[in-house]
Amino acid sequence: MGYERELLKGSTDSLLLSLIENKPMYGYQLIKEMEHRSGGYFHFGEGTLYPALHRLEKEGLIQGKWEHSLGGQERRYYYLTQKGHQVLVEKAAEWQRFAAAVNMIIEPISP
Amino acid sequence: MGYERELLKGSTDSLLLSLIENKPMYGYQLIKEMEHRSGGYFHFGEGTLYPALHRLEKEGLIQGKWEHSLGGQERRYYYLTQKGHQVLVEKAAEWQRFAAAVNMIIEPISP
DNA sequence: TTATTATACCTCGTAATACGAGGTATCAAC
DNA sequence: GTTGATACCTCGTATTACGAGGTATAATAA
Repeated sequence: MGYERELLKGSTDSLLLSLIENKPMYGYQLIKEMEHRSGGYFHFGEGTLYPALHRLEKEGLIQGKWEHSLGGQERRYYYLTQKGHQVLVEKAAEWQRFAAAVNMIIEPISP
Repeated sequence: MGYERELLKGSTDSLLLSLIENKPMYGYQLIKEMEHRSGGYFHFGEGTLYPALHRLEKEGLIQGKWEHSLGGQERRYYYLTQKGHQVLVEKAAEWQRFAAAVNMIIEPISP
């Protein structure tokens, strides 16, 4: 498949920020949650996810904290920052404009 | 801005194929038409458009023909091929699935 | 006449990024 | 004690949008 590989570009950040805003999560959890919330459509590879999280943290949109799980491995939980919230609002609005513009062209209302 | 630069990746082909299916067009015309049909949202740079057209032609989705305009410069008109039509149908469907999946995450119906 | 603007095509280099492949470590189940 | 799930990470490759640069024609303005 890989059908949506290029489509995904530009939406990854919005998707991750949205999930994290809803609830602070760690990487592995984000992959599962992304899959679940999209009805199985999205499956983020780890090679996509982790670099993306590091990028978002570097930009100050999320903040990671190592936390212990009961008798388990350490997990890095990510929290949305205030800046991250602002950027998400902008990105979500931009997504809506973009999607509307695409729909104007690929499925015009009046032929 | 350049806000939708990365968003555009993966949609360019669908957008171009859609316009060409509607009516065979030449490059410069596609830029203007894209802008018009999207309510001014999209503005394809020539560095984006021409390589994309060459790519689509190489893949056999469109076919270009040099045609004379009255007392003007030669224009390369692009026509959608049968294969191009098939691919467009698939890509348009994929776009709908993708957009639906994104919306499930960035604007969930039941919070 | 000359300069500018619009049309019309093209190429090259850069930047961004999704992803596969590879690597490490823990813990439960079989 | 080996497999599978969890949980993290990095590197190289491929793709592609775009700016900047280049060429040429025709109409309009100075």
